[in-house]
Amino acid sequence: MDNGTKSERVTIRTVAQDAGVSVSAVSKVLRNAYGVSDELRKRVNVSISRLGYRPSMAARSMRGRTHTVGILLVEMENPFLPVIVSGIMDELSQANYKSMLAVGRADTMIETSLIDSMLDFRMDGIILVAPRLKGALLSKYAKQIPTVVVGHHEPDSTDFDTVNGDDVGAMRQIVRRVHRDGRRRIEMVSIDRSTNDSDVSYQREVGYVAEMTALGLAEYIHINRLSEQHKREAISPLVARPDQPEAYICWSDLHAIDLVSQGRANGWRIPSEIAVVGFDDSPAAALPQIDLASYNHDGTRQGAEATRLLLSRIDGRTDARHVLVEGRLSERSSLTA
Amino acid sequence: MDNGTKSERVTIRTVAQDAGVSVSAVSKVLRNAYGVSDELRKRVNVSISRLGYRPSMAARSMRGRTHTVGILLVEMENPFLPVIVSGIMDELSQANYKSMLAVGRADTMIETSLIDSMLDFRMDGIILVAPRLKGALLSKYAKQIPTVVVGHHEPDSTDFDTVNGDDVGAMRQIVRRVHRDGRRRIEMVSIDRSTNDSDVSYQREVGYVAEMTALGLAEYIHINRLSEQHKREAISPLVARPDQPEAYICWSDLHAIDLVSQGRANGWRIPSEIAVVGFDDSPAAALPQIDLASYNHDGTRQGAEATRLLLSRIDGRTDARHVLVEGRLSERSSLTA
DNA sequence: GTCATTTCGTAGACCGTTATACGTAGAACA
DNA sequence: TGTTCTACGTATAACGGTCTACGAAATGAC
Repeated sequence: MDNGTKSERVTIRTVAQDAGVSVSAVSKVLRNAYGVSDELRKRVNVSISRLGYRPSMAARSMRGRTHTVGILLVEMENPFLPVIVSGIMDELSQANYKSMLAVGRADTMIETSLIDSMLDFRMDGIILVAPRLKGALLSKYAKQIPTVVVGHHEPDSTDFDTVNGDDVGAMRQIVRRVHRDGRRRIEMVSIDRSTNDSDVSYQREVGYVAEMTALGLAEYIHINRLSEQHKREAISPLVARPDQPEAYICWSDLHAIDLVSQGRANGWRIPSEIAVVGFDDSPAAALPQIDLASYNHDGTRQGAEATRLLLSRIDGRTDARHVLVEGRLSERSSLTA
Repeated sequence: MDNGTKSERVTIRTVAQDAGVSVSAVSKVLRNAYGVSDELRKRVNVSISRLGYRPSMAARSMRGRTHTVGILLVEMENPFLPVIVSGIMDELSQANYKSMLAVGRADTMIETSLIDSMLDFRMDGIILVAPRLKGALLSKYAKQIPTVVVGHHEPDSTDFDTVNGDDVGAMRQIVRRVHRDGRRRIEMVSIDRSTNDSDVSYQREVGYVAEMTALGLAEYIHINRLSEQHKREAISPLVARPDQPEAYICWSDLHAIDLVSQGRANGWRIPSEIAVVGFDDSPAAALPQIDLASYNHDGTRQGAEATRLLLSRIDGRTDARHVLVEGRLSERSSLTA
């Protein structure tokens, strides 16, 4: 483009020249490698800051570390994601690492190409948040680059670590809590995704079924699987049906907020006749008119945990760890008066 | 880490060997440069796909293009951002470009370091969404890398392009619309940020003042500047005050949603006595209980426009363009019955 | 048949780092 | 005094591409 000026860029050579030392010496200082005197280190550092030198990642990544990790998000709309990301970034910056984000738009093709991209850019490791990709593919990638997966259950993987909320446990806890108020016809609202054991939504279904059974409410088990797209339209039939259950537990606030909102608008008596509980405790759940009880899965903590695992993996760990993070239910008036 | 196997990586050399041609030949095919016979191109492509070769961005970026642009977001919470990002990504993928995202967390230091990072990774260009950085600094960066700024008014810049909603015009339109219902005591809710002419919030204030004055309502001009943090707490005094105006126009749904929500909860008669209008038309604004009128600034379009500008800039354009994108007001019951 | 021109392909310098393998001076030891 | 360490610096080969020169072959003009 604008090659007007000659070689304007400050490289390691410029610094070396300026400090009157060899390129290798500068490199050693940069990596704080062994065999550098304080005197030399100081001289080099002075030159570095005088010239405003910054090492080129491109060049760096051809041999060593980039000190950058890639974060892949399924999509951007789910309010749970920013929380996780902020947990990751806090932890990363403490370790003097940087991050590069990519958004998969809930499409496996795009996810694949983005992970490839991250490999191409020589990230030191990757954190995949709720990926759509199947375990086998994840393993394939994990063999090429240190990998931690968040919000995707794969407890038997030996190639990568996972961090999750205790989805089964949380769901059982919610069912028990709802039942404690004497409700028996407790239904679940989940999504109609090609069944994938790894999805958090599926794990929540498992917890629901397990606890309903344990409570002797097996006959009331009913899972409404809604379309992911056209959220509002998918919910309408639920709102309109004449025979309402005593409670809806939703796999995510994404659906719960619209459900409780449309329900209230349609004159449901909440919570006396119908209770609604969501998952993720998103900001909108706390609005006075919504006031949706929701399970808070501590995304910040999940992000931090994932980052710690990744960094230790980058440092050479090879055994797989699978962490479940505790959460708690935020009670609100959609559940209890 | 796992350097168990020797040189497993498929490089341009592997491909060259496999196809029985020179490295330069392969490179030419990759860049579809001049001077390649169909025969050779075919041979090389066969080898490439047989070996599953992918060029290393790291190596590539030391000389040529990375075919990747960096996107810098102020933060992640504002629901307007995903819309812009999706506009950008659609347009990018059409041009066979990739993107890398970074999140600035509304902090100039972090923003600076992230842009530096993008330079280090040799992005072909960057799109900055609502950056906090001042124009001078932006210009400094724009001289080093093709830059387009979105959601940040800097109409006189000659170093980079800008894409914005017509904030002044939109605000004037809203004020006129609100006044059409006979309301005169129209107040604005903005944020208490160190005044920066480039902020969209400031531009909206300008529009508000201008139109109020034009309508002869100068005596009613009043701007409530709230803290960005502790949103809910910042709003309470507004909700509690005894002397309410006839309308609040908010710089963003970020505040408007909480305001209309708390207002309704406090028994405001909306819209008969108090009208509330927001900006950005975020998903929660459409919830039945919120039903907030909000100006839709067509983020998708802004993203697409920004991307088109960036690509043309990467291709060598040097003059600066400043685009304003049209939007429209989504009317809802917070404004009109 | 010779010379100029175009087309195709190759050699090899180069980009900015890292990391290995050395060289050297001074200290410690005998 | 000679020998062995140790500590500190340096020279230089990678890393995996791009891209400028340049040579050889094919084509066209006369």
